[in-house]
Amino acid sequence: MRLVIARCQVDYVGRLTAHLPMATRLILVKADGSVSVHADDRAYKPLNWMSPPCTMSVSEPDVEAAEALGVTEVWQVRSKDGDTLQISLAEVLHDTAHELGIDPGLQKDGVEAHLQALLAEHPATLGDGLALVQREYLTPIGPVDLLLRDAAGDYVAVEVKRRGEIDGVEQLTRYLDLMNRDPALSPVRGIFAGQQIKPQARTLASDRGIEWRLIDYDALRGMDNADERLF
Amino acid sequence: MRLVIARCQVDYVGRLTAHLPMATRLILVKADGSVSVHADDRAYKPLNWMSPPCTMSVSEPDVEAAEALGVTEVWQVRSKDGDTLQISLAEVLHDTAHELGIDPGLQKDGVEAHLQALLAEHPATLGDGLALVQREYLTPIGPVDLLLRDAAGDYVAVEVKRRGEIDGVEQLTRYLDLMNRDPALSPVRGIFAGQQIKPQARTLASDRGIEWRLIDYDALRGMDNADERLF
DNA sequence: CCTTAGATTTCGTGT
DNA sequence: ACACGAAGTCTAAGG
Repeated sequence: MRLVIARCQVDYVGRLTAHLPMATRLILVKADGSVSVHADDRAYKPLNWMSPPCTMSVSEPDVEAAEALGVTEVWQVRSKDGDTLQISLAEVLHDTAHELGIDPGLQKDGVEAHLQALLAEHPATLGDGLALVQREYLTPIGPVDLLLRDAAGDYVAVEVKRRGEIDGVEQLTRYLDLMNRDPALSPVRGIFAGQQIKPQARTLASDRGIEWRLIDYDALRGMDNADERLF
Repeated sequence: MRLVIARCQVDYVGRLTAHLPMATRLILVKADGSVSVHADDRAYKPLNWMSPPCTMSVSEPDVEAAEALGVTEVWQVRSKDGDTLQISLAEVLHDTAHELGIDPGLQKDGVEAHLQALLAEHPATLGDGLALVQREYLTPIGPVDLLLRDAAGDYVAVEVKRRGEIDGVEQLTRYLDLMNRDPALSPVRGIFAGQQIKPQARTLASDRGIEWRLIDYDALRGMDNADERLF
């Protein structure tokens, strides 16, 4: 990993064209070949970058750039599909490199998957008498998060989101349309479940006869812990 | 901007929980308060980070961490909604700080906006006899990118995407449903336009009687240049 | 302030 | 490889 602090000007031509006037910035060159140009804000997002795979070549500035802007060196970073990131360096204030080695990597504890698993274990949270038939029930247009059956024996398709938005309702609608065409399943009703559900999603769901349920993640986790203590 | 290269272990608790075992990484502390932890890959994406506003405090490690892992210093980064990023430093290989000042910022030349503008200027690209009525025609559920009228005087609603996917078709469908309820507009037909349109989006559009058109951005730009030369 | 739509989205995962 | 869904998405614009 190479860290360069320099006054520089940057020009990107690719999926868009962008220009950064001369200013002092951090240029980060990683072992994977990626190059990113950071200002002292915008959190972790660089002003400009090139994702790997890409190649970097260093060249002399043309006379004009050298005289007008004091450019001493030009980096050309080029990706496979022709995108280019050109960094014109005028004054290098810092330049170091470090061997980091490969990272053992990140261990994540997801939320949506966990939410789905918890609801699969406690389907009655979504309504009295509901019982699990299957998780990730496959339809031709994708998997339904949970397939349940109610006390009357009718099927219930459940879409689980951490944050329920309009797209999720559209998705569940498509599943329901399809499943209700299957005589072996019909009638199938829908439940849209989420930790949060946006107002528009609530309205659209209700308008389409789909129930929506707010899920209390912490309470569900609590039930889970209670179970663990019992056994 | 502070650059630290150190062996460290990281623990994040917030919208998810994540853990990074001890390894050598770059820690980037920006003037905006943000902290990000980078490995030597994953392009510009950090392994872990905290977005501003947040506060950092430095403390001594507990005896256990110091003895077992050689931790010499612990950074606690806390956001206002209770998320915490804890960085346990074991060996600091590099630590420098630089004043960068505020960045003049990025000048972008967008794509989708430009595409919409070009199509507004050359609506016949979408079909013979089509003429522009209005860009960003407002409906109660959002703006239709382009409202056109065909040779017969019927309205045509156009949704423009750089990459057309199923969501875009859903969006246009909602607009069309709504507009066709208005006797002053009905009948309104739809055109889904994009530089690329995914197969599923094509199928869904066709299934709903919505035409789809692939747009040649470069050719449109060429037409634009030709116009400029004429005047 | 909330909501929506776009992003050089990026990043997995499954087919 | 392509396609689709999720992201600690983030971010800017509009009501």
